[in-house]
Amino acid sequence: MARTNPPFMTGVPELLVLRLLVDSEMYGYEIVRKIRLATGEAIALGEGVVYPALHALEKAGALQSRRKKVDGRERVYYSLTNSGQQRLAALTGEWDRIRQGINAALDPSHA
Amino acid sequence: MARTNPPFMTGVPELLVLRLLVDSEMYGYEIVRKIRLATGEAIALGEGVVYPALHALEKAGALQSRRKKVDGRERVYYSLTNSGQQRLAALTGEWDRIRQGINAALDPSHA
DNA sequence: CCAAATACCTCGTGGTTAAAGGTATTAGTA
DNA sequence: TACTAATACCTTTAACCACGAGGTATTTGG
Repeated sequence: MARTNPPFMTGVPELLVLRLLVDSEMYGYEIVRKIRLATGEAIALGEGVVYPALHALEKAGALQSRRKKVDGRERVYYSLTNSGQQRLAALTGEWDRIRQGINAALDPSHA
Repeated sequence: MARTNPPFMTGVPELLVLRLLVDSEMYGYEIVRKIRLATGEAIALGEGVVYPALHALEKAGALQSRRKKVDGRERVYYSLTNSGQQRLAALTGEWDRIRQGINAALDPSHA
C-alpha cells in the first residue's frame, strides 16, 4: 500500500545491505534483524524490502550467494563482490555529499 | 526521464523549501538558486522539482502565496504558515533520526 | 498439539523526483 | 536593431523504488 513514500529512504536499503555484508556473509532474514540493531532501531526494513534488494544487487553483480543448510534449515548466504565494494564506496560518498549539503542548509548560522 | 531514482533524495525538496522559507518569503526562481547556495552546491533542484513542490505544499496548507510585481515582473512569493512550521519541525526530526541511524550503521566501530 | 519464530518469496500500489519542454518578459550585447 | 541570455512561471511524462500484504514451509517451545 505504501501510504506515503517515507522521507529520506531512497537508496537506504541498498546502502545498509552493502555495508552489513562488509563484515561477514549473511542471509536475508538475518540482515533484516541486523539493520534494526545497527541503526539503533531508527530504521526497520521489512522482508518485502530486503529480499528484492538482495536479488537486485545480485543480479547487478554486487553480491554473490550460496545456499547452505544449517540445522536442517535452508539459508541463502550473500557476500560482497569486488563490484559490490566499489558500489558501496560510491554510495557512501554520495550519502556524505547529500548529508553535508542538507545539514549546511539546515544550519541556522547562515541566516 | 529520471534515469535512476537518485539516492537519498526522498523528502529532501520539501525539507529544503520549508527550511529556506523560515528566514524570509521567497519566490520560486529564487528558491531554486538559494538551494544550490545553501547546500554548498551539493544539491541542485530543477524548476520541475521546486514548482510542483511549492504548489503541493500550498495545497496542503503549509505555505501561503501572494503575487507581487517587481520591476514590472510578476513574482509569486511564498511564506510559511503555522502548519508549515510544524511540518518543518516534524521533517527535521525525521531527518535527524534517519541520519543518525544510517551513520550508526556505517560506523565501522561496531564491527 | 498448536502457536510463534525462522526463512524464503512475490505482487501491487502509489508517492516522488527529474528531465524536457513550453510561455512570456526584460536586460545585455554585438 | 536584432539576438541571446537571464528571469520567472508552469505542466506533462516516465521511471523508480520502498512498503505492506500476503503466501509457503520448517522448526522450536510451551
